[in-house]
Amino acid sequence: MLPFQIQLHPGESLSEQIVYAVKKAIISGQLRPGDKFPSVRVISQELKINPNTAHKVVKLLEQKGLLASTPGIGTVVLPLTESSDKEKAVLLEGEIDRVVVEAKRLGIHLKEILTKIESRWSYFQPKGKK
Amino acid sequence: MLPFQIQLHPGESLSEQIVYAVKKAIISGQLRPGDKFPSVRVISQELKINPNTAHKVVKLLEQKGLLASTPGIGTVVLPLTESSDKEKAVLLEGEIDRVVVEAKRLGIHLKEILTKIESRWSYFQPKGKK
DNA sequence: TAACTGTATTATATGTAATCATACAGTTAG
DNA sequence: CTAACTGTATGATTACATATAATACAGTTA
Repeated sequence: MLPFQIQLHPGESLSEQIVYAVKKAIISGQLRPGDKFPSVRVISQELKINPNTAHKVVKLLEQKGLLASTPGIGTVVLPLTESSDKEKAVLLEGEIDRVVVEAKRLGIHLKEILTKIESRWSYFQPKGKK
Repeated sequence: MLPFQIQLHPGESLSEQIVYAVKKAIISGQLRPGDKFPSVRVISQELKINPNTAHKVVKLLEQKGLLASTPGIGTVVLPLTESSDKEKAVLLEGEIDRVVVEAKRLGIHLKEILTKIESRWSYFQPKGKK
C-alpha cells in the first residue's frame, strides 16, 4: 500500500499526476518529514507503471525540495521549507490568475471563491494523527 | 493590431496560450460582447502561426461558449454566461485545489492568498472605457 | 465577380511521454 | 562475502499531441 492516494486519469501526464498526488499527501500530513518514501521499484509495481516513470517522479520531487534520495539507502520526505519571494511571486502570478480568470468567466462571485479557498485550506490541514 | 495581448512562451502549447490570452481579454473587458473577433487568417498572420492553429483556438473558444462563428460572416464575442453548478464544481475542485496545495507547499499563509486573490480580482475588473 | 469569411482534408515534422530492457554502483542484512 | 535491496543511467522503441504545410470548398458581401 502506497502512502498516498491516486486515481489515474487518462490524457494527463502520468508523472505530473503522481507528483501532484504526492504533494497533496505531504501538505495534508499524510506523509510526514522523515517518513520513508517508497522505492522506485515499489511505486512502479503498485501503480503498474514503468520504473523509469516512477524514477522521474522521484527526481522531480527531489528537484522541488520535497524529497531527498540517497543511493543504496532510499528516499525520505523532507520538511516543508519557507520559499523565496521569487517562488511565491511565480505562484501568485500564475496559479492565482488562472483561478481568477476562470472564476470570472464562469460568473462566480469573489466571495464564493474566497469561501471555497478557506474551505479547501481546512480540508488539507494536517490532523494530529498517530 | 489584435484585440488582445499575448507574449508567447516556448514549451507550452501555442493554442492553449492564445486561448488563455483571449479569455483574459474578455473577462477584463478588453473584448466586449458583440465585438468582432479577428479572422482566422488575420490571427495567423499577426502571430505568425499556422491558420490551422488559429482555427483551433477559435474552435476551442467556441466550444467553451466565449465566441460564436458563422461561416462567411466571421466570429463575434459572446456575453459571459452564468455557468452550471457542475462547471463551477469542476473549477472549484481543480484549480482552487492547485492553488491551495502549492501555497501550503511554499509556506504561504492563507491570509496572503486571500489578499492576493482580491488584488488580482480588481486588476482584471473591467473599466468603463470608451 | 472578387475578396473576404469559417471549415475540412491530408500529409509531414517535431517533441514529449511512456514503455521495455539492461546495466552499474552504493548499502545492508544474512 | 553474498544476496537483495536501494538510486541511477542508457539506448531503442512506440505512441501521441502539437504545429506546420498545402489545398480545397462553401457561404457572405461589396
